[in-house]
Amino acid sequence: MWETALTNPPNGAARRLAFLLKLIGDGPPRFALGDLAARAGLPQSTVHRNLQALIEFGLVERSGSQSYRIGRELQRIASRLLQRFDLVRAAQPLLAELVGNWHETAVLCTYSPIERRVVIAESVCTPHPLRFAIENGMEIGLVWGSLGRAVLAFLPPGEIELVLRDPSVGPLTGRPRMPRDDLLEELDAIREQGFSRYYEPQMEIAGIAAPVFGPEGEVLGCVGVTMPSSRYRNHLEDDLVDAVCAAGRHLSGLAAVSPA
Amino acid sequence: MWETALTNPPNGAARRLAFLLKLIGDGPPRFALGDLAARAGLPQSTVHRNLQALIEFGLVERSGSQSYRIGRELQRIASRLLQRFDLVRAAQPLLAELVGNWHETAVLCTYSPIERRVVIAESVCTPHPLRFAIENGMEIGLVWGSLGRAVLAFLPPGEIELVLRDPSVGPLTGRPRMPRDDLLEELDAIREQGFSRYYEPQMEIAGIAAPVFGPEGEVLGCVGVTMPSSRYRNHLEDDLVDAVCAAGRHLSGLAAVSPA
DNA sequence: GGTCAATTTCCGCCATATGGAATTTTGATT
DNA sequence: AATCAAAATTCCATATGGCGGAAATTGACC
Repeated sequence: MWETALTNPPNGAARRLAFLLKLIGDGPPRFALGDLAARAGLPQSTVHRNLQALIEFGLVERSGSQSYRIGRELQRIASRLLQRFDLVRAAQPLLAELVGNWHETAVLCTYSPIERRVVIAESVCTPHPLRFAIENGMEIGLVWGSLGRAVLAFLPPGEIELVLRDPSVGPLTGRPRMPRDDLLEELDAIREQGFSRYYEPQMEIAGIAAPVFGPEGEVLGCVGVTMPSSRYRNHLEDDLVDAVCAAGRHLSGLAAVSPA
Repeated sequence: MWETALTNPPNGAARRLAFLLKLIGDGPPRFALGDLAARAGLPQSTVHRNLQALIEFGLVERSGSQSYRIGRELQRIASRLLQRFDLVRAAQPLLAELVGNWHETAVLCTYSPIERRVVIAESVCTPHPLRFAIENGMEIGLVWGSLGRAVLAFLPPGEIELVLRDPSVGPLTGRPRMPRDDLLEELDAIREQGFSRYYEPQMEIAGIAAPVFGPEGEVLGCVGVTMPSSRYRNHLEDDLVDAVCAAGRHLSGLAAVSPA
């Protein structure tokens, strides 16, 4: 699962350190030099040298003779950062409330601006037996569905452009890609209304999602509710929209205040 | 508060990046280039160049024209790390329970192996009006008190040695430093018993603390209960010791399992 | 004790980090 | 608008320190 190096490693000591640190943070809690070198696509001696630097600052520690682990300093910094504001923790009661009121799966997604990916950070499942298999860490396409578009619409124009040009964001469902102009119009509507809705009876999935903003207006992710489209029409659409939007605004508000 | 550069900045791009990243993580959520350069004790052009590397990987982002902020990638990694195991969060119910049962202030401390410092990560105050002013982030001396010694005793021998040699860990209270051999003996006893007790009637503070270990036996910090020594004798000592030790073992157990 | 795989050290080459100075951008003030 | 001071950014000559292949070492597993 954590084997191949997808991207070419950067050059320069500083860039490589940042690159390795992210690889380590996204990887398993313990790892061997060889594994990391393979994942990074770098020679072992290079990775070894950089690990020495990370160890010197406590960001990585040795764990036994042939493995490394995430260091206590990194844990400390992570803890400090999330003490200011932890989106996932803040969202949990809101997701629970959405499920409690509407009995449909509620999801929090976070956006990674570097990878330009949206992933599921937390979810609370509907009690209905018919539901989608949702798992934390699952990637959500930026151009399909309510969750992806709730994020995409509020990215800076340049970033939207890059996403649309990216050939890798293709039609996952085998469907032809929506014409570019139609999508741009759709995104305008989402910006205007402040939320995204995805409901086409012939598609099996429907949902409503609202963006979550950070203190400077940057998109942190989105909250939303998803369901099989067969159940969508059972709900009072306006009330559901209001509930989701309120959750999004609430989280944005918390994010704006917390970082002091 | 965040102004002076205490330590000399390291040389080499990799080391400097790690150094800066820690400075950023420990600093305010937004900062200016000049501030960071001053805190780092490095020329602005150097810091600027390194910030470019961090920005490229999303660990830092621009926030307006004259300030930077912590990046969403760093937040993401922090969130990922703490999702595996968040010591502070795991400790909260235990601290509450200790206070509920004993009505004395319960504290969680974390240990930073690089700075060789113990700081208060979380605390729940006693309902008694007579109590110590305790604040998150406060530093605890390693050689004085139950909390510091509960950590110190379980560090690797070499690390203990370094702490004892460190002239900066002096007698904070103005008291003469305990003779080295007496302290080593005390630490032996703490290791033997699995907890530390600090109660000398002539001192004003008393407490009991137990270490918290990570998955490989490294010391993460300690949990403890502190009180004015005047109240210490009101308690059933053995039961209090058992409660604190149970909390320490419980947290160590959680830490051992979670990181899979 | 032997074997193999993984880590760590070594070293000559040269890419790139370095920081002072120059230039540009910003935003405060009138 | 125009002006100015302060902050950020770019530039550049220098040489430090990063680079990775290969050799030496260590540790794991039989």
